[in-house]
Amino acid sequence: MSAPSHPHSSHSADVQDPRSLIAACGGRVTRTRVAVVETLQAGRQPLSHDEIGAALAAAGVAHDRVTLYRTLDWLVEQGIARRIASGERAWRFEIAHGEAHRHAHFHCERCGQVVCLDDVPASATPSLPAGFELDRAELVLHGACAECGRQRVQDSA
Amino acid sequence: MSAPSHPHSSHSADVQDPRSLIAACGGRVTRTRVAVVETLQAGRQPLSHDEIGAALAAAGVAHDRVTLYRTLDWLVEQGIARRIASGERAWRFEIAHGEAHRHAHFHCERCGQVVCLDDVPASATPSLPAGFELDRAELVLHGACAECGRQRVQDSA
DNA sequence: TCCGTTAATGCTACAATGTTGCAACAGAAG
DNA sequence: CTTCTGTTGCAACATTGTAGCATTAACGGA
Repeated sequence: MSAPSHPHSSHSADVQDPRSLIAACGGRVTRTRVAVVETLQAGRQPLSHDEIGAALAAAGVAHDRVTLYRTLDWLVEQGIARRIASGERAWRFEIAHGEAHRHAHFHCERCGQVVCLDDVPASATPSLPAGFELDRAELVLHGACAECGRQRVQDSA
Repeated sequence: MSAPSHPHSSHSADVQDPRSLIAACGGRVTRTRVAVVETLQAGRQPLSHDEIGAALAAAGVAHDRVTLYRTLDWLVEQGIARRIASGERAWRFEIAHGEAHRHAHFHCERCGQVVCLDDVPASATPSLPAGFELDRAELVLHGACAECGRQRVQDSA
């Protein structure tokens, strides 16, 4: 598949060695974990379980469905990956680039794709009712992406 | 029996007759639909399928699981209800109070409850990449609600 | 009030996504 | 190389949501 070289994208700017990332968390460096981190780093958008599984298979990394679930859970727990509720039923995952780099996401309701909006902060720290403690905010915009929007215009023409 | 047709009032002020709401959409007024709308109107927070089903059962309204799914889909389609991705796997539903009344939601990660933040607008209409068309925005804050936050303090004490 | 039409319902079966328990394997340290 | 234990793989299950189709009942008209 594609090489992780996208100089304009903030995503690929700080690609760290998966092995170091994993070892730094005190976890064992296994085939699956390395491959999943590499896949997430290479993907410029949040990926679903299915997509990650397909990437592993394509890379020749044998794996079980459950292992993938557990691997992703672990990566999220360690703060290496981040889990996103895309608006569909399945979770999507992306590499975490530090707290400062939280951003909103756009979900295309035609093609189902989710893209990162690196420039849009996830929240404006709104005021909460007394006693509520904010952990994190998730902002998801829904609509049609550029590709699908174009198709729609053509459809109605 | 006729309710005002274009409400712009606040949350508690515009509880409309479920039968009128349903009939106004050209749908048949059935037990299930009426009971679901009443349940949503009575609940001050977005409710899950399960919770709505339990409410129907408690009210003595027999229903099938599939019927409930279809009823809710229909209500969302008609703009009577709104579907919310709570951050868990299941959808939640609330009565729609007009476009102007869109608001953010808070998801408590301890008790799983979702509460409406009526004062927090769903989005500040952020700038999208060229060609993207925004349909709607969903802002979900995650953390601990007042009740659970209190418990946590007691836990560690 | 009764009747016919057809939107809604209820059932069964199925699909998609995620979880649990446990035996077997393999990464890392000695 | 051996040991210890974190990970994996498998099978079975749980939850959430859909599809197809025969039956029921809402509602307008006779």
